[in-house]
Amino acid sequence: MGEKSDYKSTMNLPQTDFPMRANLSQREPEWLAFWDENDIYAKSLEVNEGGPIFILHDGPPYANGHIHMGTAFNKVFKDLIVKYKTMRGYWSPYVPGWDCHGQPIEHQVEKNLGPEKMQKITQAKLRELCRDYALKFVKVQGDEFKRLGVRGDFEEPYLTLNPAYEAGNVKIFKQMYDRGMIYKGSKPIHWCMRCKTALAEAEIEYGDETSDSIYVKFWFTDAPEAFSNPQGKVAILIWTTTPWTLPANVAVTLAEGADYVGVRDGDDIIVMAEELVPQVGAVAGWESPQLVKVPDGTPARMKGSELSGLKYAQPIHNGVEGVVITGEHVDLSTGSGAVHTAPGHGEEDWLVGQRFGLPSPMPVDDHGVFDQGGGQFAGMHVDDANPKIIGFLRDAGSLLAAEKTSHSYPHCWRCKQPVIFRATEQWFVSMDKAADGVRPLREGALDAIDHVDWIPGWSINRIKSMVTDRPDWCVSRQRAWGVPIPVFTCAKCGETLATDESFDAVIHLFETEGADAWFTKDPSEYLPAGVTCGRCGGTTFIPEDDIVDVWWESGVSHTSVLKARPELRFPAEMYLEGSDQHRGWFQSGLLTSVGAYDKPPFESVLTHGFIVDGDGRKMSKSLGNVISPLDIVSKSGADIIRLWAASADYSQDISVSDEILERTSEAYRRMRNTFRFLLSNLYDFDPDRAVAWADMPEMDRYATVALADMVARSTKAYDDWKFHQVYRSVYDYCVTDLSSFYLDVLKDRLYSDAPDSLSRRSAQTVLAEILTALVRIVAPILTFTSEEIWQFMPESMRDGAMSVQLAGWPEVDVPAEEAAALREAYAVVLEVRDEVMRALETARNEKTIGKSQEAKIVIEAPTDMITSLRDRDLTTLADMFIVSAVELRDGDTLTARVATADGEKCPRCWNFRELTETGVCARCASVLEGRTL
RNA sequence: GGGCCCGUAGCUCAGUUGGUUAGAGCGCACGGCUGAUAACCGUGAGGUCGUUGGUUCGAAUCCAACCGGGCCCA
Repeated sequence: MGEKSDYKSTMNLPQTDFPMRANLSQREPEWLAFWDENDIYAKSLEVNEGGPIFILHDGPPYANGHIHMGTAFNKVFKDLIVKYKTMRGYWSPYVPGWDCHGQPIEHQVEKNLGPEKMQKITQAKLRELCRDYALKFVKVQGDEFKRLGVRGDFEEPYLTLNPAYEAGNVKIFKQMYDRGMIYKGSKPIHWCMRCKTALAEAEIEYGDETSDSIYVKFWFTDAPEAFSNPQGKVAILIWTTTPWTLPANVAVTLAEGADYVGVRDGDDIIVMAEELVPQVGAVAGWESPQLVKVPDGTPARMKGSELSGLKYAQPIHNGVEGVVITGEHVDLSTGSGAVHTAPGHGEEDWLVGQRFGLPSPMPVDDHGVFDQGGGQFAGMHVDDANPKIIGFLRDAGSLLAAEKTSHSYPHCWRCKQPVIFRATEQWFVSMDKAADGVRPLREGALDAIDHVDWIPGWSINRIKSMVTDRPDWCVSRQRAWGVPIPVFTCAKCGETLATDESFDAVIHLFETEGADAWFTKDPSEYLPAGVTCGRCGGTTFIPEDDIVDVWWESGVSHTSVLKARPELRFPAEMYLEGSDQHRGWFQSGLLTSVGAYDKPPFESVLTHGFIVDGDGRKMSKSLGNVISPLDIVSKSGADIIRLWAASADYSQDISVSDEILERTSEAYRRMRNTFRFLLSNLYDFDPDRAVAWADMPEMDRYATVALADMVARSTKAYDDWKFHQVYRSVYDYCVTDLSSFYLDVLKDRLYSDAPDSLSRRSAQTVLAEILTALVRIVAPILTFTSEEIWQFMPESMRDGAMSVQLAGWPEVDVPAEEAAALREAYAVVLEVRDEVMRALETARNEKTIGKSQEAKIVIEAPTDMITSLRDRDLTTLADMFIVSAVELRDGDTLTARVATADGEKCPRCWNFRELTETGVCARCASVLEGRTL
């Protein structure tokens, strides 16, 4: 305990209780409680009352299961933007929402119940269970989002199952119905004949099934010229594994560009794709297929497009004709290259049928039994009809070949039986038809797209091509858990009842009692008295069984939320979701908004990529590469997730891996330590004693310029939605500008100069400015840590803000001309400094010196450099290089030479100086003297 | 199979209208300090810019094909 420790006590060493180790997972909940107790969300609005408005409208996640990296990233991202906008002075409310209806919840509830209870349950009871299930996960996810630091109205989120929300669906339906955009049509869906129910894609299990595989000749009624055959008949050959769909056949689809040839079969000619002749020949038992030839001996060929429009005799129904068409879905690897097309029994068939305006006969009832449309097979179950139809074709001479084939086929998840595709009545939103004087939806939507800011820019291509190409929107679903299609059918004549007064009655019903009432009340209880059927005058009405597509439901949030809540408004400034939502919510919001109001619901749409693992692969249980945000929170803390989210370029896929998170944590610690250093050197700083710009040493002015530059860079990056550049800018600033240069150099002044000296106060003035600016810049990202820093800051530096979230945005003003000169001069100084560092390193390796203060540097440099250096005095240069002395000489190239320092090591400040008789250097002597006075 | 997008050091990112030996920070290796200390400072080694062709005096940058990956369709 000699002199050494005595001197130590005379120095201004850093002091702070701000912990070096963050211990985020334990401490973050304390800040959550702090924000909660002080209602910071409400205050974040109050503080900007009357200011500009920025509404980021939350897209509702599905209320099922826990959050994952994708939802965590999305919510953190939104929170970051809302908090930034708030700090910039915007009124920026955030109302989180949840998508509560739909098949996955219903499916899960049904599985939990089991088949027996499911049999007995009423629809009303089932809906109640679904509601409980959804609400449970709203709570779970809400807590998880809050734990990530997300700020918003979690007390009153919007839920698609709220009565007022449900009524919004009807408002839009009414509007679009009135404008002639909604119609009733039919479309094939998966149907289980045993359960007598429609099935969603997620309720289908694929498994191998053995089916009949038959090649059938469809006889042309007007033969193609290249294959004209006076001796016999001409047929187009089709292949199918579902003979029972032949009664519903209306067309044969060919590949437009493929070559079709005629094969002689006895007196007849069979037309098929040229490249499939060998395969078909093998099945049909042709030893060497004889092709129809042209005079020069080559096979006669016709393109699919040339055969298009020809007619053939429908194979089952006498006297009916089918037509040849072309489509992209024709597969030339199996079959005959000619696809039997029954729009009532297949999705692709239906789509191509729509395009060619074909009818969609569907002669099969709920039980899978043919009705009159099945012709001679009427009354027969489709399974029984299969062999009969094959026999019929054989007898008619139309069957070329029949065998059995095993292939992957869809099955019902409940009864495990094979399902069929079957067209049923559905409700559609028309993309291209509307009432007189109303702009068709596709046209209006495409126009609206051009008036929205899509970020990143390429995403406009994506949404545009999707809206351009999409078919009509089928909005009905055959499920229980959702909002009903709000129309009625006349019990007497089957006419649809959908009038303004019926819609208004439903809107009122939903608003007051919720959509559940649809299933428990009789229409006579809520429809206005005197409503009659427009066609037959009937007075009894049956409510529609189907519910609306959940995409419709979430889509109408612009009405049920933006228009309905007083703190929000329509349109929103921004929608922000993953790139899958071009097909989902962005589009359903756009279509329902343009359909009802001729306006998009958003001014800008920001899209981010998907979360993938370190190798760029999607996360999946089977790959075993899933990382849970909840694990990161409990291991490292939410601020690590937030920093990771900010550091990635979201315009492409975003990787997470242990290594990436480890790097992120290191960066976090680095920034945290920078803040700790700033705080610890301001323990005795009084802002009233701050030093004015003109009185500051030059280096402090330069440091202020560097701060101003960082603030400008970061602010621009925020405004450009480039958060990874904010991260970069802040991080590089902490490491390069501060830690390795300014702060390192400042230590001598801060620790050794007199506490209240101008030089020390000047340094502290800059440190305080850095601290108060930097903490605000990182606040939207490191929401917990910035709050912790804020609370450790002396009251006098907090500008009266109880939370950093309410502290506004930093402004650092520097005189432009002087700043430019300083940037230029310090570019040279720093370049020389690099050279000095290399020289010091060499000396260190030679054991000439240890710490840099033991060295004296002789710098040789070309004229322009040396001039710039000479504008600073030598002790300032020595300070900046952290050496004891600097000498400058003119030379050709930049070199730095190291010599051992003159003088002795001052026992107080450890610099090498001439020591005074007090045993310390002159500076320290005067400081010590000052202290005793 | 189609539409949109991505592929620069182990990691995260820069690379302006094509123009000298492709940059930064982290990590790593080595060293210093011991008054930011489970910190801090310094030096250094890492890249056939996914591959292959092409355009050009010149390509990470423009074009084509291919490979790998993602989202959405089929």
